Amino acid sequence: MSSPPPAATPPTSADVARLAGVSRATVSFVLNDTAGGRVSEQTRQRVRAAATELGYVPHAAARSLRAGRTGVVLLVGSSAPIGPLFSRFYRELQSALRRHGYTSVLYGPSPGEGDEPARAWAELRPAAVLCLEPVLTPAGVELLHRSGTRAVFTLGTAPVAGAHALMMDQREVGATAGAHLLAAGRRRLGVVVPTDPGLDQFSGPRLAGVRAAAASALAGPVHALPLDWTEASGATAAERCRELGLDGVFGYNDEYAMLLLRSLQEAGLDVPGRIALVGADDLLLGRLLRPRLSTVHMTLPGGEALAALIDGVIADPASTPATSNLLTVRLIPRDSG
Amino acid sequence: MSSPPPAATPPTSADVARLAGVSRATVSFVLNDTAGGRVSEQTRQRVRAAATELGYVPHAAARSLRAGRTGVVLLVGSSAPIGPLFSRFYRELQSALRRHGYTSVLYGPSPGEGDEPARAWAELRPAAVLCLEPVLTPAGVELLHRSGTRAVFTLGTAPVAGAHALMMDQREVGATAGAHLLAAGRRRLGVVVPTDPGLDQFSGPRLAGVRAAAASALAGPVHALPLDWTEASGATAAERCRELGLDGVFGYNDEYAMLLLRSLQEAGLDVPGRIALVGADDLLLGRLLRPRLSTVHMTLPGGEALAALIDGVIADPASTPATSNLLTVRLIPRDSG
DNA sequence: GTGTAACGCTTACTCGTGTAAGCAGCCATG
DNA sequence: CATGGCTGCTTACACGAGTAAGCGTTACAC
Repeated sequence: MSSPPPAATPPTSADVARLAGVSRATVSFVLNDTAGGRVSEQTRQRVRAAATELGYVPHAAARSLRAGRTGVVLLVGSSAPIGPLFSRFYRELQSALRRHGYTSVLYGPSPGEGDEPARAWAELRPAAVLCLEPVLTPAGVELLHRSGTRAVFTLGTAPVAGAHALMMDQREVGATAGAHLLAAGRRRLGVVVPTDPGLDQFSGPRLAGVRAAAASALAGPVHALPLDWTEASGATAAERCRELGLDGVFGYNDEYAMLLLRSLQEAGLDVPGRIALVGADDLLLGRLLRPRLSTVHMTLPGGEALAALIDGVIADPASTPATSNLLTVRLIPRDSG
Repeated sequence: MSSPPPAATPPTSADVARLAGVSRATVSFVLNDTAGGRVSEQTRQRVRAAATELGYVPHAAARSLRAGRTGVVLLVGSSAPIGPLFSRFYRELQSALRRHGYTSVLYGPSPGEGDEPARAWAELRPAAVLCLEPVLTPAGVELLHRSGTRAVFTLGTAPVAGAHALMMDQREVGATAGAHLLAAGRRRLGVVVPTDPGLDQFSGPRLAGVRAAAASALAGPVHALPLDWTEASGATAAERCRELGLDGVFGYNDEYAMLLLRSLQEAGLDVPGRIALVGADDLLLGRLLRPRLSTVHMTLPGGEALAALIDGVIADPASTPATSNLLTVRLIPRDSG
């Protein structure tokens, strides 16, 4: 193009200083509005002009090396095919962190064992780590803290020693659905358990929640209904419902419930006449079904609130790790059970 | 705990050197297996022991400052409520980049105007930028290149001068659906246009694609059917279909199509008898409807392939920007039209 | 015995930035 | 006229790591 040879090396503040005829320190003072150095208006303008002329952009790594802090918040996980509720929350969180001056860095599922993932994360010297998968060990938390991470959070899974726990208690989801089915007089319960490995951390606790509800109502055993995300698997599950004589099923979520609903209908099992079915997530899609799908509605706090919490802990890391519950659930009865 | 005072400052390679009784250079040679320096086995072990004892973790910022490269791939965008197809692709891409040794950094929608977003991105000195939203200007690309970014890609949107374009031609999606409806003899066509602002970049081209197909088939005007993600809006859209006398509708995607399908049925408009309906995404959910939803199936390359491409351009930035098409589409006829 | 090569490690500089401390020049005050 | 303070800028060091070049010791060959 019209530009000089593609600028083998990007311009530095030294280049700006040279062009403006001042020292590098002055450049830094001007571009950061530092109160310490008093610079005449005339010089400021020369520096700014030089900076824009060269297309100067500060080097974040150098800056944070000098500063000793990074403003990076590391988000670990998100490998699961999560629902719209959670992915919206996740996006909101990222935006909110940006507004607080942090940069979100994503790490997919980490390969190593034990401390190894934590070690990789620590290389970035993040201000905070927010771990969405159950891969964090107490030793890992310790390692992060020793390498300067000011806040470590786990999200959704069991608490880990030394880390703040943001619980999204999935047992509660199952318990709510189970209680509803039991209150409607259903006694032979089943629970859909997706085989997708990324969903283990949700499906296990949801099943446990239903079982807890059944136990306290002195109902019989609660059957797990494994389900792939295929029509064939749905048919199998429906057949299993018939064999077991189930009269109430928690469908894991609205989508899986929808798959099972269709399969039950194909198998001639009336919903809710013969089997009551409850989903979760309160998707619009569930309202479009016939019968309309009863569901467990979940509410998460706004991403902004969580970002503020993280910011607070970063500012004052001395605070002792707390466990807080993010998820509030309530059942929305419709026509399916 | 048992650890010393919470380590005001994380251990550096100098601390390791001190503990092992060697110079800092030796530590670096040992921990990086650098061929340049030959170190006795005995010393290597002392260094390694010291490093693990202190819980030493290298400082990524310092390292990349020295190296002049960062291994960061910046992903810009993802603010839209994207479908499962794309979000799976996105996760795969992140994993694949990790396997290639890169770190994904997410930037949400950027606030500024003109060059401003690009300037913020450039601070990280990313090896590559992959921009998923139409916010990149040619000047922004230039700025990124001048600040050392070796590869700039746009994904899904229109090409930008100087950047590699990975097209996901949404017009093609609309054109395929439109051609199918026209081939089935439908002549008064409508297209669902979600009002969600994040979906503009998809819905516009899809509508245009249907219009192009209609034009080349000499059919009449194609009507846009704005649709919120609510049942009320669905009812309105169905009413509009009746008023306009439409006989074929492209539902934007399977989910919106599903909403419209229900609304049409409630309004007594038979599908496909009176109105043919086509979705997109080939979700399992569409197969569960009655009538089964015809749909536009889309295929994206594996995330691994794209990661390899990005890696290649980073290795050889001299290659001239190319435009390549990621998306292949085909229509899957089922029962809805 | 001396030259030379290999070994094993250290010294010293570099990356780009922030900032404390210092240093001229000017004005005012005693 | 000397002292002191203010203004406006510079000098110098630090952050944590990588690495080319250097340097002392030992070993071997001639």
